[in-house]
Formats: sequence, C-alpha cells, structure tokens
Amino acid sequence: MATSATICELSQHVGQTVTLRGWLYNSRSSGKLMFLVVRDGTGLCQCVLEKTDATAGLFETARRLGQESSLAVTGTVRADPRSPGGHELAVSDVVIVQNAAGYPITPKAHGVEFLMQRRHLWFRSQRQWAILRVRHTVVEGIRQYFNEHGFILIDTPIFAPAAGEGAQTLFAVDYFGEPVYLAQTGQLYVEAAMMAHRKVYCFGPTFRAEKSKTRRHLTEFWMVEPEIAYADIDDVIALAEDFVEFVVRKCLRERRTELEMLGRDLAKLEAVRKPFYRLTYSQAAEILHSDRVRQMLIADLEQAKARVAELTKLIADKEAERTAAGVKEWKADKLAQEIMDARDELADQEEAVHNIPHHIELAANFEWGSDLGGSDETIIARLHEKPVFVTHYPRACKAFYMKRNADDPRIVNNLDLLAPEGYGEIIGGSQREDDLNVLLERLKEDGLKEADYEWYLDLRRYGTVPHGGFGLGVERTVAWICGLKHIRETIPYARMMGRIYP
RNA sequence: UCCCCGAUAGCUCAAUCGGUAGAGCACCCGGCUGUUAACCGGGUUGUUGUAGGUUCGAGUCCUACUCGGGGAGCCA
Repeated sequence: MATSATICELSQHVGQTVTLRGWLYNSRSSGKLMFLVVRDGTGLCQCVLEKTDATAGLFETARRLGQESSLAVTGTVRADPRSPGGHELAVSDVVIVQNAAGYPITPKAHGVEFLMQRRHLWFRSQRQWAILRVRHTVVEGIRQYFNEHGFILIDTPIFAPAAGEGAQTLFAVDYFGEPVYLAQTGQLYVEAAMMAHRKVYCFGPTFRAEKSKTRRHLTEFWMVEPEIAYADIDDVIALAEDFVEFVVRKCLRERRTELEMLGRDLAKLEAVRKPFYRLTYSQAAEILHSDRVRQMLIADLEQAKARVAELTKLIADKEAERTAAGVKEWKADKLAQEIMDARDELADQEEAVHNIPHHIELAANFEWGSDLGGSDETIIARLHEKPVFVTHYPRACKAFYMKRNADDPRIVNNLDLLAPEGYGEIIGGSQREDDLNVLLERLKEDGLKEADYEWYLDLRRYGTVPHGGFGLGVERTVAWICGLKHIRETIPYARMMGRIYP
C-alpha cells in the first residue's frame, strides 16, 4: 500500500512509492512511453508510464484520458531535471476518478473574453494558480504587519447610509425601502475606532460605481485602511513606507517560485527598500511641465512608431515565409506563433502611438489645482525606480476630511503612493482634519449636509487629536508585485463594468 | 458621459481591388521508448455578432444596434 503524498513534498519521498491524487494537466505519448503531467493543487509532476506486457491495459486506458480528468497515480519518486518541479513519478498504477472529456481551456492560446467567461476553470492554469498564491501572501502580509504592530482589526459596515465622498460613484441598494449604498471606504468608521484603540485597521471589499473600463479598475476590490492616533503626515508616510516594503519582501521570500513562473523581474522588486521617493504636488506639476518629460514622451512616441513599422514589416515577412511553398510544417507553426506574439505587441504599440500625443498634451497643459491624471501619475512613476509619494495636493481636488496645511491653506497634508513601472496609485491617504471649525467649513464648501456627519463631528468635539491613515488597494498591489498587465487576474472573481459572470 | 479598436470553425487567426470562406490547434484513427503547448501521416469542422441598405455579386462598403477590448474623466 503506497503512502499518499502531495507534489510539493515529493523531495522528501525520493525512492519511495507514493500515490498522488489530482488532475491530468496534460499528456504526451510516444508509442511505448507516456508522460502524464499531473497537478494536485500543490504543484505539477510529470508521471512517466512505460508500456510493458504488465502495463499494456493501463497504457491503453491512460491514453484515452481527457485533460482535467481526476485520477490517482501511484509510482516511484525520482529526481529528474526534465520534469517540471524537478521530480517525476515512475508509474505503476493509475486509478481514474473521472475521465473528463472536452475541457475547454487547452494548453494552446485563448483570448481574454473566452478565459474570463470560464474563470471558474481558468484557476487551474499554472499562471492563474501562481497569481492567486501571491495574492494570498499579500493578504497574509497585510494582516501580519498590522497585527504584529499593535493594530486592532475593526470591521466597518458594507451598507453605508450616505456618501463618504462623491455620491456619484456609489452603488445604491434598496434597504427596506430606504436607499443605502455599498461602502467605498471604511475610513470615517475606522477613525472613530482609532480614538478607542489608538491604532486600528479595516480590511474588506469596497465598491465603486465608476464607469471606468481600464486595466486598473474593478467595481469591487479589496482595500486595507489603517488609521493611527497622534500622527501627522510624516508619521503616516513612514507607516506606509515600512508596510509596503514589508509586504514586498514577504512575497520575495515566500513566493519566489510563483513570481519566477510569472516571469517577474525580481531585481525590480528587490529594489523596493526604504526610503521611497517623496515629491510634493507642486514639484510633480513642475516635472510634468518640464522639457525633460516632453522629450521623454516624444522619444517614447518615436520609439513606438518605429516599433510599429518594424513589427508590421516583421509580420509581413514572416507571413510570406510561412505561406511560401515547401516550408516545413514545424517551421510554419513556429512562424505562426511568432506572428501571433508580434501582433499582440503591435496592438500595444499602436495603442501607445494613439495615446502618447494626448498624454503629452495633458502633461503640458497641467494646471496647478487639478488632480493628477492616470497618465500624469504614470509619467511621474516612470522617472523613479522605487515607489514615489506625492504629497500636499490642492485642497479643492481632495476630500473634505483631509488636514489643511498649516503654512499654506491652499493645500492639504495628503499622500498618494505611486508604484513603479506604471502601476499607478496603490495608496491614497492623509492626515485628517482634527479642527472642528475647519471641518465644518469644509463640509459647507463641498455642499455636504452637516446632519449626516454629526457622529463624525463628535470625534472632533470629544478629545480630538492629530491623526491620519491611508488605504491600500490589494489588487493593484498584487498586479504590481506580479508584474501583470491587467488587474482582472489578481482577484478570483473580477467584477468590472460589463462583467458579473461567473 | 466621451474617444479609438474589434467580432469569421470548439480555440487562435488568415481571406489581396467587392468575385467559389482557409490554416494551425482541439477531437477521432494510425505511427513513434525521454517528451516539455512533443512530433509525423490521415479524417471531421461554418446562419462570417444582429438588423437593414448599396451592388449582377458583400466576410469585405454604408447605417443602426448588441457584445467585447483599450483609453479620457474619476479612482485603490
């Protein structure tokens, strides 16, 4: 009777006979030798079945197994560098749990829509498997950091009576005949709890009805929001910096294999060490207006254009070569693949050629007083190889609860953290306005009803202190750490504009 | 709300100027004892997103709509 084992622990069973229970990921056969690539949730293992008189029946059965058939494979473990994972199984028995036929996600290329429509199956693919394991570690890192630093977890409500900020971006829900909204932040609630526990955080899903169809947006995403008492903006920045460094280093430590599977450039993550860069909003505005940025974007545009021309020619050449008479079939296949890759890149580069002139204009015409746009953030982040804090925005483009700057009343003590490599804003936060009268003034300025915020104003009436906090978006952070092009792969079931299935 | 792009076999994509819709993969049969999205030979595969229009003739041109992708605004 063979002992059962999981693939991730095979190195401890070399020379032993074990049983793996999992699913058939892929199989290849060459006459009298068959390779069954099995996954069991902990990894992949190549199982080798030799056709002998004794295994002839087994061989025939295994040959007919469809992709993702569930099975138990028994065999002897041996180390072999040719197997994914480094160990393989010399098969002595295969027990079929279910022979699955027609699994739709083949080892070949598929489009995004096809895969998103089959998200419930896509999880099984290696790349998705790796991403969700990194997500797990990011989430664990978040909890670990705050729990180990004396923060108390406060769960904030998902049904919220009114807007925290702009009401236009909220999902309305019928609550026994009353309109309520799905929370887009727990911040105000967490501030109240902070006055009781000094250091607190909330962590959960949050909802935004923004009609944004971009690679950075979800309508339902996870956010962690710490809040600390007796703190000014510098204390909040120091916390954010220490926290982000911790999460990145934990992933590098515990998910190196997965990050490598994703092809992540680990050197870029290794560089994420304190201190991060700091810019004020006014400095960022100056940078956007600078000739340096203009030249950089023009160079980008020229490069993208050159690349488009290059790729167009490359595709035409390869296409001609592929369809020419007398081309070997394997060569034609290889060319077809190269053409496909080139087309993907061409689409991206054409997009860039289309967008960059607009981005140049946005940067050049940037006016002090308006918020930084997505493309502006990308420009600022691209000039730095580590995360960048942008601080002290004009108060007109920020929420009412942000602390007015003592030296310059036009600005507030807020902070955004921009991830490098164009991943955009992963943190937004601020020191909070602790002065009751200034807060009342700001409510009025923003046209908000004082009555809706009575309980919040109590926090300024009874023992107000300087305090602050921030929110970190989990999915954007995971996309950055994994080096993904799109945020939709960082959450098990993405909720986006126009996607609510499965 | 606005701008750009797309929809052809189960999947990924071709189809020149408007002229008989095609390839690879998947699947089935056969071959192959070290494969790595294995490979080689043979076979099966279509309401060209929907509705209308132009034309002798539309996958191709025009209009509207639906769905999807990317971007602006907004934002984590």
